[in-house]
Amino acid sequence: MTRSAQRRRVTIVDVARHAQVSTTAVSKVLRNAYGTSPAMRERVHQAIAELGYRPSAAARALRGQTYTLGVMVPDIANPFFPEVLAGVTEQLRDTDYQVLLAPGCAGEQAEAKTIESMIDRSMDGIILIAPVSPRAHLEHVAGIVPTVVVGRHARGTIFDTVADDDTAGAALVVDHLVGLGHRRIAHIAHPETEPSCIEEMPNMIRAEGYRQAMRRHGLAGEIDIVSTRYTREGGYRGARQLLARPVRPTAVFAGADIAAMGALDAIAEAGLSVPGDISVAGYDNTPFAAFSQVSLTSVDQAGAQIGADAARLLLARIGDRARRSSQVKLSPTLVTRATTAAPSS
Amino acid sequence: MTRSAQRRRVTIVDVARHAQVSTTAVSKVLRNAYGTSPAMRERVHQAIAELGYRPSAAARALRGQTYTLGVMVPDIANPFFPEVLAGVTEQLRDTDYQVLLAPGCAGEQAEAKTIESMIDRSMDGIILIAPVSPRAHLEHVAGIVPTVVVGRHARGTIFDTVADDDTAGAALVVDHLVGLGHRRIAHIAHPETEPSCIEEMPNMIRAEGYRQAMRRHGLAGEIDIVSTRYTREGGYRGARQLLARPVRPTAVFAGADIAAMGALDAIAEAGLSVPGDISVAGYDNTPFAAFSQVSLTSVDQAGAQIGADAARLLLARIGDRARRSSQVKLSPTLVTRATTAAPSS
DNA sequence: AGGATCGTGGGTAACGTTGCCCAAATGTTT
DNA sequence: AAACATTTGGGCAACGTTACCCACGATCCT
Repeated sequence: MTRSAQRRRVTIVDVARHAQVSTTAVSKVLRNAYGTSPAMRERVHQAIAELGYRPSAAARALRGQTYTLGVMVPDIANPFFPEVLAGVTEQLRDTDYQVLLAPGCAGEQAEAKTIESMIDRSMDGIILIAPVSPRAHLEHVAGIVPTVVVGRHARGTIFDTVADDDTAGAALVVDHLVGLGHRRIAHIAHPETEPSCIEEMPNMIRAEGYRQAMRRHGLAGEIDIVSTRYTREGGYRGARQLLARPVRPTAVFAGADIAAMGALDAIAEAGLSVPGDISVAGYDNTPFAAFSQVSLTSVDQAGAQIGADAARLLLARIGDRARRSSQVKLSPTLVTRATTAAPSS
Repeated sequence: MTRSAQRRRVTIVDVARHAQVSTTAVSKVLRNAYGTSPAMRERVHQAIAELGYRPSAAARALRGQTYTLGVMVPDIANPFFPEVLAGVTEQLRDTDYQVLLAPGCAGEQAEAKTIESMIDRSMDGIILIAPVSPRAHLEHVAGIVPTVVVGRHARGTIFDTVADDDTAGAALVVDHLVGLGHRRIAHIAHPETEPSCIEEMPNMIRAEGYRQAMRRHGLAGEIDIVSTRYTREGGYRGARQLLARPVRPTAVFAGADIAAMGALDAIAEAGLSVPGDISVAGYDNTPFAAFSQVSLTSVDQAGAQIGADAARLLLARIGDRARRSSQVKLSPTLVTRATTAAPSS
């Protein structure tokens, strides 16, 4: 077995010789294709087991499938994404597909490079989580490889989408805070540089949903948005700006939990208490929002469900590339915790 | 450009025809191999640019390299691993290599399957973070593909390792707590089922380091270990057990921050205060330990540095597979925060 | 009984790239 | 001027797998 280190890998030819059949026959058995008798299948399977054969993904890729699906995640440090990923892998557990993650895609250019590299590796399908590329580029990519886009409110002609109803999510937060008696409710947003994406990005829609909800409550005059980033650092900077206002907001709605955490840092640093001096709400309901020391009010968008749906759609599209594109839209729910309460003043 | 959807991908043959040279010539230019004149290089590069050619990783894989490196992470929800990963990608930023992550490897069997799939995809090298496979299996894998193992205290004959000095790390925590006046210091550990790994796994070494340090302080009688898991759930269960002791410990040293978070949950649930009633320390110094609402005393093991070293070693091994194996051992430091203080009683 | 149909298995040619070899042209030495 | 080294470029055969075809024997229908 483990003799003399390096040995040429066992190939389909070896299996064929060992089972005394043709390579074609082995290939057919491997793919459960038509034209194999039970007896032959048995022999081939035995030979495979005895030799410890494993198909070369490289060779397969050159001919057709790779049985590999790629998932692009924009920021692996954001604890929301592991949840989505868990949904994806769970959904694919009993398939032949292997999921590979392409990390670190900050910005449109890096993202394009990452997507290219997944295409170069001829993955059978890709899931793009919260991509920042213009829609035309997404369409282009989807023309090359089956694609599911998570978190973009766009109707792709050839790609499927899974997204949360961010307008409703933002409204949930504002309604909740207004219900508690807040009026000066500020929002920490994530800006969008690419003009063609503005209406599609969740961050922009959350901001717009916030505006709408504020107006609906007759609080148009209180609308106050700081645009930083959906990162811990961004939340920190955003909160610092808000705390420096002549009249401080009584509540902060951060567009993402990770930004809310930064905001909580800034508030603690300023010597203020939550929710005594200021209420804070986030978005994503990440595991850390549920954490006892944090107990952050947040919007739950069922990350695992999103991931599972994305995987399901991707398999469907791989099965039929001409399939009509579908858009799954999930409804968020509000999870009320300890960081929001009635304003003191 | 974006005409009529699907088109056959541009290959090296198309480039060769367009540049009026042979495919061999194009291949040489692509790999900056010997035997190309500046004039030819220029022409080929121009043709590549005009046609938008990208090499097929699949075809390359069949011949040799894939320019792909695989990283296996055991638990993507643990915020320590993104840091290691950041170190890896940063180190590889200016190389031709693409990093792909293989997620979700709970348990030895799933891990083996994941590693196999990376080998099947003929990755040029792999980094295994905190693998649980027996050493013999790691050696076997390393015989097939260049491998760097992170977090195992094993001297591989053909794989390199990067690890933190976990004995020292555990001692830092115990020394700190003893210095504050604690005596009843308990430890939450992660068990090891595979006997051949017991001496190599960081979790076991942290536990042993804890024991040694306790004995050194004359506290052998106070040694108290609960063995659950390095997860939030594991920390929670571990702390529940400890809080049910007839005589409660005054301090808990969790072997990982993620477990410490679970412990904090359990302590909060029991209506106890930290550090008033009980001190808590973790390990890894994840971003969430630094978070204001948590402010967890923790051992910093420089995740990014670990990742960068692993990537560096991997490149070196890919360059020379016969290279002597090297072991990098990093020294941890203690970051003292608000969850540890002198015991009240 | 003769022809059509079916089930079973194999032969072959790609897929796109690169390593090895060789040929021609050019430059350098005796 | 002849022999030799060097540069520059190309031909060819793999790498391991699968899609497409075809051949053979057995079974079925009229």
